[in-house]
Amino acid sequence: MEGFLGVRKGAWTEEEDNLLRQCVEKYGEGKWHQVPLRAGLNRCRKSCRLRWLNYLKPSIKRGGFTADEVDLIIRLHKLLGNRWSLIAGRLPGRTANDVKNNWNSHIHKRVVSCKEEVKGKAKQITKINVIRPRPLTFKKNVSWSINPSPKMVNIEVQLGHGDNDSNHSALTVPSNEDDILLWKDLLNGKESITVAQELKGPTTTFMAEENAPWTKTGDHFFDDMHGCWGDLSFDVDLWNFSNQNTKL
DNA sequence: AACTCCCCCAACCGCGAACAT
DNA sequence: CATGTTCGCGGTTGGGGGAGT
Repeated sequence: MEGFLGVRKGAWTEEEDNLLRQCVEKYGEGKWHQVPLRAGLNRCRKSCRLRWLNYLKPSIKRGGFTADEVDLIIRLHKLLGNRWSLIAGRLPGRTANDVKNNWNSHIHKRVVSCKEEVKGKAKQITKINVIRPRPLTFKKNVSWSINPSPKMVNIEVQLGHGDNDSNHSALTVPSNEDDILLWKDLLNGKESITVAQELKGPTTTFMAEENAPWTKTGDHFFDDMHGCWGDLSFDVDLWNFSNQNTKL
């Protein structure tokens, strides 16, 4: 089977597999546009990449999915939707294509029939609310106000996108139910939330209580002289946040 | 045995994101 | 910033082969 300009398509031969395997072993993974030439293959770069990632890569696990793997796929799909590469990333040795094929031909039918069993004759499948992990940081310039009694500081926290600096630490997953809801609001698109923190001493250091929805992040401090926070920034560990607090 | 149907999975395609110039 | 190139992902297709008749 030959395509435009004689580029081969369709099933791979053993000889082609060997050429591709030798090429990747010699030059490493990546730079796929160079692979057809380097390997001496009459295939397009996409075909080479796919063949390696889905079939030839030594770490790929062969054989049927175990019950544990199926269970994990169902849970992850509920959380992530059709984001096969993310799901496969949590299943060592399984490719996105494997997971997708398995879902479409086996698991999906099982899940649907289970739902129908549970819901009796209800045929409507509820829309999956997907929490999409994406890099988020909190803006440094938070607004704040101080209550004299009780001595509390209210801090407004805002989401930013991608303006990372190196002084972050991961956000501790909250255990308090109200805190979870509050932070979920933020992650679900709310522009800002307000949280309260007790003031500690004259030169206030912003400290986290145990199980608070954040951790102290390095050198941030309340600057009395300038009346502002020195450095206040957080990362949200979205994966663990979702994983631990989303009911599956 | 011959034929049809259907399932499974490897591979392709199109598109958006990321990167390079 | 604009444009071109490459990468990576998800949806879809099609052929091989097993099951059923």
